[in-house]
Amino acid sequence: MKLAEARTEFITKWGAFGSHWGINRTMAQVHALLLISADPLSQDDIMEQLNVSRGNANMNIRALMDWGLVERVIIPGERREFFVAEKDIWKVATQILRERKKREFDPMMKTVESLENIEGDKKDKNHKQFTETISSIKTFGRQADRMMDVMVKADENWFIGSLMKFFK
Amino acid sequence: MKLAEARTEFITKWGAFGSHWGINRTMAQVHALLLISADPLSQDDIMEQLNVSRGNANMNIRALMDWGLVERVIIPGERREFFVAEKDIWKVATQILRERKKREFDPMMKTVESLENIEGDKKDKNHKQFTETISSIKTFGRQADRMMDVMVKADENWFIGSLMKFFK
DNA sequence: ATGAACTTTCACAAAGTTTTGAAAATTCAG
DNA sequence: CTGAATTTTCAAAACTTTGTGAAAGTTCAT
Repeated sequence: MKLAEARTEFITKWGAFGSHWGINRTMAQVHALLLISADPLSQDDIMEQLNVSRGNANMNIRALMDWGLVERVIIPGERREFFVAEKDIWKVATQILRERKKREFDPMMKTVESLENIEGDKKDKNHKQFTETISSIKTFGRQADRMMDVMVKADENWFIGSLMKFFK
Repeated sequence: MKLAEARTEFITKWGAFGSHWGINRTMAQVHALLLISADPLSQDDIMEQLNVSRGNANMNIRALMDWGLVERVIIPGERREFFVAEKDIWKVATQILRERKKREFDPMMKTVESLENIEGDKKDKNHKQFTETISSIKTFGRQADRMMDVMVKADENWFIGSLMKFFK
């Protein structure tokens, strides 16, 4: 397989994969393109290589910077802005975990906590089921929370190394 | 806060949360409703409590069964089918992990593996960057794969217990 | 075998999301 | 300053996903 072909395939598949992960298709494709590009790319490079409009490219580059997956670099003598992706996959994964925890998980846990104490007949079976469900989600959430923290703070070798030895 | 109110809030929020997780809004709402219901519910109960159409309810109950999160139960003397959700949150989480791994992660890794060997000038910097990216995704993927396997196979107390002691 | 009860399907409608491209805003060299 | 290069915004269009409800299909007690 030729490089050009392989690059296209990777970009397409990473795009589809990303769309399952709270990252939209174009955003994931821009990310894929930057991951496999040795040099920083300008917005026009990205538009051209992915065949997307100016607005779309701009929006998604911005979103990738918000997620902390892409950085702006300044090339001396160049007026335009260039972009590079973080290439260390462990960092990419923990960064995504961190963001999604903040955006989705933490708010959900806040809601769950706010639903812990409800009035009414504690003998009613639906009342009982409700409080049991809420409290088990809360317990599970606390554990997941700690686990995510550990992962996000650990560096790759320490974390995976220890975990794998442990679970061998 | 009253039970009815709290139930509605929980269903709404779980619905929004689920939609970030490859589970659509109605599907997550049906799941939420079943999680907090002490008794099995019929399709009509679900339609009524969530204000959704027959077709929609049917489709999403079916999808939840596909995901292994909901089961059909037969109530003696009743013609209709009833449904219950798995209430153990750890089982719910590992089941979702298992399904998403199968549907999204495994195919992505297969693609990555197929892109490992490409022709061309190994000195070209984009060629080099491409193979490096692919190989680091592959390495990361193998580790993630083993980790998911351990989680999915472990039972809650063993897994969380050990992990937490370990990382204390 | 019949038909009432119940479940499934599917074409179309509604809702939601993403993309476009042109116009407005900003930046910067001269 | 000025104006060319570049970036940002945003309303409308295209596309995608989800939901509806009526009709078709199935099941089962009689």
